[in-house]
Amino acid sequence: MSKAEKTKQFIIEKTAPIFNTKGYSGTSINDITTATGLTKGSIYGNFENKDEVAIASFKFNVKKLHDVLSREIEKQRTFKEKLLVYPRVYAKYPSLDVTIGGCPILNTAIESDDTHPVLKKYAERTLLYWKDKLMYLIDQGINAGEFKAKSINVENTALTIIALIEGGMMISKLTGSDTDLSAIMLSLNKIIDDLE
Amino acid sequence: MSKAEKTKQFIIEKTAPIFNTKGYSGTSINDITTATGLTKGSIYGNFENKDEVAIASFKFNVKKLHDVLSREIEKQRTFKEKLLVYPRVYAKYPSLDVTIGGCPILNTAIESDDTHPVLKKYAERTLLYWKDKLMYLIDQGINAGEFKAKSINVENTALTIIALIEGGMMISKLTGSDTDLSAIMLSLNKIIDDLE
DNA sequence: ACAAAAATATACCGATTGGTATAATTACTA
DNA sequence: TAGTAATTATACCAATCGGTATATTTTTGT
Repeated sequence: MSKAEKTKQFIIEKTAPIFNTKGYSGTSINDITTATGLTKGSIYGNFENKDEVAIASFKFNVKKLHDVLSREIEKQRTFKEKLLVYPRVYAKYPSLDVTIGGCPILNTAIESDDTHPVLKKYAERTLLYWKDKLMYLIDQGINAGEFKAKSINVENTALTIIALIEGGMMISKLTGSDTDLSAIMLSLNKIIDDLE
Repeated sequence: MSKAEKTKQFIIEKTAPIFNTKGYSGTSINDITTATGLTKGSIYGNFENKDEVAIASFKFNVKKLHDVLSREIEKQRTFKEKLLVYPRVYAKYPSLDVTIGGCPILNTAIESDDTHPVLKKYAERTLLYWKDKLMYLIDQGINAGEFKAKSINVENTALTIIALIEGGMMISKLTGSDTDLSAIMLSLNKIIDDLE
């Protein structure tokens, strides 16, 4: 890894939490320089513009979250246990300090959907990837005979799981109550249980 | 209504959709003047500062949404029917043009939770008001003998309903698919059905 | 209709925005 | 180790930010 690539990575690590808390238009280049201790010249020497830093930061935050989840999912043997990783991990999200500032998909989606088509596209792609992964787990669970509930709508279930998690994240961040999120994750548990 | 109060209302009407789409830090005073056709002097003659316009806009958006919902809820006779208003109304939210830019609570919550404590407080208050209303409807439904499911956790159910709606709003705005939202509202229907 | 008061427009303020040209420095390779 | 290339720092740019003082216009009550 060359020096430039190292500082590039350093900039992303320091900047990613800022974009995730203050948002795209709320984060200034000055925020980036003070967080890294570098100067504008160094930032613009490694990135084309603010957009590129924001995109790299978004990817960094998503990867961090993805790593935690997929590592935990791999540990589980049954597909039901794999699905149950989501409510378990997200219930303790606030104390997990994976991505400071909440869910990057949610944050980026809300800010960019009417204003920043490029960031929106990245958020949308990540969401679709997540949905596909959930549908895969449900499908595999059905194939394995774990889920027997008649007339399971796989896509519908995947979307519902995501909606519950993201809605729960919003509520708990707004009220400052971790128990709100745990309560909602209890409902998610029930939905997964009902697949049997 | 005095002239000043009229223009004040006019400013809010024209500005509320902008704040709901571009967000607080994404909306400039210049956006407000061009949307209203007025000048800075007129804006600052009617409002103390940008914050006041944002707060008034938020209240306006919430009231508009609240009016649509409560008018529909009043029409229903049973408490189950009253609860079912939520999935029905939100399923066609995109074509409803109540609040352009999506749910004001969601938008304001996500942007302000780490950056703007005043706006955050307004969003939080609105959310708690909504939760209380849902809990009231569920409690009344239990008292009326409509909901008999054993061990209904009222607060938990109310939070789950909100999470599903808000998460669904985020997803459908991001993917641009109205059917995603309808699908999730189907799950909400089921949750309300299961209260029986 | 007129005078006082209120509302709106104009012109400006310093600070900050994203971005760039260039100089100084550091890292890499021969 | 010397020289070149890549990286970082400095100094600046025009544009825009939220906000204000003041002049002008328009309401409003008599």
